[in-house]
Amino acid sequence: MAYHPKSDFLRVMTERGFLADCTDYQGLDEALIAGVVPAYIGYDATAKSLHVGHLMNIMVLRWFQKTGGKPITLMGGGTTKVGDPSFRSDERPLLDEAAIESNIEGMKQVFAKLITYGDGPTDALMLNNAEWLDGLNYLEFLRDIGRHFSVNRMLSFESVKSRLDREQSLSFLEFNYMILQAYDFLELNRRYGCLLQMGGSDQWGNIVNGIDLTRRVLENEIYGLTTPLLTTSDGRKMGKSQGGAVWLNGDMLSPYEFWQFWRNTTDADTGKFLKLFTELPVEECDRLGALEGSEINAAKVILANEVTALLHGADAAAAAEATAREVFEKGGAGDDLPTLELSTDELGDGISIVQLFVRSGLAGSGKEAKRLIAEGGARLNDTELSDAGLFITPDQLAEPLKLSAGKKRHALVKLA
RNA sequence: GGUCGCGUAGCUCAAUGGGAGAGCGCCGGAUUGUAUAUCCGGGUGUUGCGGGUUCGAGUCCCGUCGCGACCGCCA
Repeated sequence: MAYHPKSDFLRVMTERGFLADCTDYQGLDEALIAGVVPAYIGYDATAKSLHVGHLMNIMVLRWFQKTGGKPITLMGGGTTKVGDPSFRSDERPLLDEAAIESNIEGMKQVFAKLITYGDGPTDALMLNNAEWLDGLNYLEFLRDIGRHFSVNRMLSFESVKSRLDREQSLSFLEFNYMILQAYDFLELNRRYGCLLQMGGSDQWGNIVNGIDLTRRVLENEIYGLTTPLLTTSDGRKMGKSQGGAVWLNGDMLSPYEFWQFWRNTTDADTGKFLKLFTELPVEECDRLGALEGSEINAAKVILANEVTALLHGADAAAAAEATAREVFEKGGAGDDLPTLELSTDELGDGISIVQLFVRSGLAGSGKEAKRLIAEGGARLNDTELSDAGLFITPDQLAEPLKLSAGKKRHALVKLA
């Protein structure tokens, strides 16, 4: 890019690798210099926690706030009520109002840790598009907004085209989704003076729609900026760990397991992730990412510590690291391992080892636990298990037991 | 509302009324550095659900749910 940004925000975005595309790089740069710019990112309320895939965008908002912008986190309370039909697994009930509310509450926990909300000029706003979508009048909406959308053009969008090409049904509901999102941007501009929408590069089309709509209806010039779709260097989608999503809420994924996810980053991604997910100086990130061989493990520990500290606090990060050292370097057990606590009542006369693996989350089913034992991947206090029928009696639990599935996954079992 | 088609592993899909399978993913082991790559091992399943026919049903029949296509109603 020939143009050199003058604003701190765009400079950071460019330096750290956040920038995929921008509708008007220079125009946005000048707007950012001229004053406090409100910018938003939208989030669907389909799950009760955000996952790692969302983290990059939240980091963008964090940088945006640090460099003098006003972030807006827009919860899709209204659009989720309609339901995003693109994930059409058979018996997924449409989310009701209560479920959406509780999902939004769950997500707020994460935002509050990374972004400062309040009433000050650069304090962030938490909004919900139900605020303007719930009360929409259908005829008015069609007349004022619908007339600006060309169906011919909408049909040319890749998201729509691929569905039609495969002769899959596309409901009118889903067809309207992009219009509602464009309308969000318009309302945010009208109500809050929002000048910028950011999002993953898959949102480019939707963002541009919002910009066009706002130009036509309000004659305001606003901007869009997208971040690259994050994949690991071997081309796989990022964000899975041990078969589950990497949630950002501590009650859905413990800080220790979150820490492990980052600790296990591929060599080639370490430098990139340091720049995207930590706030260490760029030069430091480059230096750490360039380490080779076993030395780069130190960089991965720093990465894990920094990201975990941002999200769960420095204490949680330190505890996770201490446990990791204890478990992997000394072969012991740390306090921070996932722990299954059993009451004397639950335990009764004892419990089978298979049940313990299932209850502790190391195996998804009894069958899986038995297979694990048969393959020699299951260990009790670091001794390989051979007998799937092993029964643990209460007095064996006087001291906490350490269960292991494979080399990396461990859990403690103790009496409550 | 009617007619037809589809529903099998996490995903994409196979399987004359006769042994539930493949690729990818996933899990374990070796090698290693708690990473990649490589090698070895593991099929991970309520065949949407409920009945029936049959010695035997993923397969045939009835019902039901979900998805889709076409037709009708409306325009």
